[in-house]
Amino acid sequence: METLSVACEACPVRNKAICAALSGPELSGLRQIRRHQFIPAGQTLVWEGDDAFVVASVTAGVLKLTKSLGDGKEQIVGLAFPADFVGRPFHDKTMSTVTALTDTEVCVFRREDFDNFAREHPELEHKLLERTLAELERAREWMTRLGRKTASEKVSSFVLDISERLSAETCHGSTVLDRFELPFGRQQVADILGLTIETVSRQMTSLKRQGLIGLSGRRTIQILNREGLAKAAES
Amino acid sequence: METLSVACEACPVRNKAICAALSGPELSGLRQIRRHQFIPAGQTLVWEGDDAFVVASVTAGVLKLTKSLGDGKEQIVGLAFPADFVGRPFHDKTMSTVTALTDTEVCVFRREDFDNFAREHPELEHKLLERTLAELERAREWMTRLGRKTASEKVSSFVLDISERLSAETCHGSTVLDRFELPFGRQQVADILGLTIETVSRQMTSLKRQGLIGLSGRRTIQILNREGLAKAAES
DNA sequence: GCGAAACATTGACCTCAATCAATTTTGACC
DNA sequence: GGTCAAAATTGATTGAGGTCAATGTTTCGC
Repeated sequence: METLSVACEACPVRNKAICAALSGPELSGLRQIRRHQFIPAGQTLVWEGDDAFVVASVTAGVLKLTKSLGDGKEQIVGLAFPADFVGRPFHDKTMSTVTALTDTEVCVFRREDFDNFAREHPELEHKLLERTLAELERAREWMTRLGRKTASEKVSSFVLDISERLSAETCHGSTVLDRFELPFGRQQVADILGLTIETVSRQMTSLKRQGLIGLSGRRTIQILNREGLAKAAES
Repeated sequence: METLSVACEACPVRNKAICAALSGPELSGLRQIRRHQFIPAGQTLVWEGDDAFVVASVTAGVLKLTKSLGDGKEQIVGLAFPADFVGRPFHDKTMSTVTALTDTEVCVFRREDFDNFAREHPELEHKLLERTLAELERAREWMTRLGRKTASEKVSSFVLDISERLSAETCHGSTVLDRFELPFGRQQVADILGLTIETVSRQMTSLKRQGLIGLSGRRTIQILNREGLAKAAES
């Protein structure tokens, strides 16, 4: 629970996160209720079902949002990259667990403080609304993937999707990276796609054999034929 | 495209929809840009991929939000009941098709008009934000169902879920109905759960044989053992 | 570098749900 | 009530992906 003291002005997501809605005096109001915090990989920020004490804005790293079923199985229901917002304001229960996949830095707020502040700053709420609408859209896209795609289609579309999100993150402008490192292992890919680790592995190998992707090490993927991969992701 | 002229004051969802945030003069401002519209069952309000010209608040009936895959298959990614909001404000593309399942009445706004009005009425945006956050939560719940549940678990949890939403709709307060009529046929249940129509049918029959539910006619379901059904929905 | 543990891949087999193919039921209309 | 088309059910079979088990690879601590 190390608290860092980074100035908002120097924040890597200053212009993308919801706080971009604020300037000058308003920003320092927000700063007074936030706590900049480092979360090491693997550590959990909030637990499913707990009272929702905090919300947060991600400034570095990647987190996963999960829901667990009765048995041991879990489903990843969302990923949070830098500038994304996690937690549910204006509501007292957290319905998913938030865990750092990589070493992560977040701007944490007591939920109550955040709620009060947000109610007084419509511009902030507006940013949050836009972000939430976008996230809802993404969740629905994800639903079609889970509901109607084959294992091979799931893995193909996942590789494309994650390449885009990682590229956006690393701020290479609109350039989409063709070679990147996954911020998670096979089991987590499986939990994202609603598959088993073995099936993910088999499909990855299959895409590699088809010459669509290259694999090196555990977590590095190279897209060799983006168009072909897009085709594999749809039909 | 029949335009009805119902006063907001008499609106059945006056106190639940986003317009509950407004009163008096503000409400009449909103009324000037809305169009109350009847949509017969089966008709589509907006098409996936189209420019998003309209957003709407549902006042009666049920709509589905769908996404279609490359082949004929479609996935239902959301349902909209009275007081729910459909469409994506502040964004110029609609990413899912909205279709009436039953005869429906909606309060339609030109998206641009709505956007402008909302920006000037933080209370309205706040209501919309809360609603969107709730919908996101629901979508994520739905994702776990799609990703990690067996056919039998899917159907059981679906029956429970829909009984709750229909009960809320019919305004029996907190009473959850044990006998209700589905607003859709088997194919649509299949599209919600990411299954085939045959599998849905078999699972329904199975739940009936286990004495958990009763079926009469095509669309009427009676929950005979809610607790047992909840158990079937989880393990 | 070496060894161990965690992670990933591969193979053999099995199961659940999809597919293909008839019936049967339902409800709308005459 | 009888007729018909649409919808739902039921049955037989297939196949994609899960499960179980063994092997291979990477990474990390020493």
